[in-house]
Amino acid sequence: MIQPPTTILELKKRAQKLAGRTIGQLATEHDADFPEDLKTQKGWQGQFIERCLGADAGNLSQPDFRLIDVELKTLPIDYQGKVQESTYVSVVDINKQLALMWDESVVYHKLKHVLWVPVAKRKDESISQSTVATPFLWQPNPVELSLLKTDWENAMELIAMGKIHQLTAKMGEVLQVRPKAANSRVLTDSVNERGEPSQTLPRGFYLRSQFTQKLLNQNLKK
DNA sequence: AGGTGATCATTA
DNA sequence: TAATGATCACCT
Repeated sequence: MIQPPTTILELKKRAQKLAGRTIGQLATEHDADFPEDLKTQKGWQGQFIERCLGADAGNLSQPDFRLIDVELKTLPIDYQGKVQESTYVSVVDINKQLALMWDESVVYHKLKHVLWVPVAKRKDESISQSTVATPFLWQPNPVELSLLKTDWENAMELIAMGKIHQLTAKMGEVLQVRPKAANSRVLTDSVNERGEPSQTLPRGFYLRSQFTQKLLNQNLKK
C-alpha cells in the first residue's frame, strides 16, 4: 500500500515519475495484473493509477487525495494528443431536499484542483502498451470556473423544478449530464413537476472532451 | 442502492 | 466520426 502524498509537491513529483512509462511496466513494478481490454474493466486504468499515486478517498464523494484536496483524473488520449472520451465527475444529486449552492457542490470540490494524467493509447494496442504522457495539475481559471458554475446551476435548477426529464446531454457548454447507472432500467428517487415523489434514471456530471482537450493543449503550450 | 473508476456502442 | 445514451466492475 502506497502512502497518500502529504503535499502537492510530493504528488507532483510522484506523478512526473510516471511520465513516459507504459502501463505494462508500471503493472510489473506494482505486481498488478492488467485486463486484456477495458470492455469489462472500464475503470481499471483509473483505479490503477490511483493506486500508483497513493489516492485514499476510496469511493467517498471527495477528492481522491484527501490530505491535499486534489482530485485525480486519467485522460484517455491518442498519440496525437487528442482526447478520446468525456470525463466523469460525480453523480447528480437528484433528490436533495435543500438546494445546494455551487460552492458547496461535489462538482466544485472535485474540480477546484485536479491532477490530470493523460494516457496515450492506439486503438489496436493492448492496455499494457498504453503510455502515460505528462501529468499536470489544473485549477480552473475564472472563465473556466464561470462556465462550470453556469452549467451546474442550469442543470440543478431544472432538477429542483422537477423537470429532470428535460435535462439532456445536449445541454451544458462544458459540463453535461448523462446517464450513470448499471443499465437503463435502474431507477432512483426523484420529485416530479407537481412536487410528488417519482423515480428516474440516475445521472452523472461529465466534462465534455472539447473542454478537457483545451486544458491539455494549454498545458502543452507552457 | 448508490457511490467510485470510467469506456462502450449505437445514433445522428 | 462525434456525441449521446448505455453499460461494466468493484466497493461500502
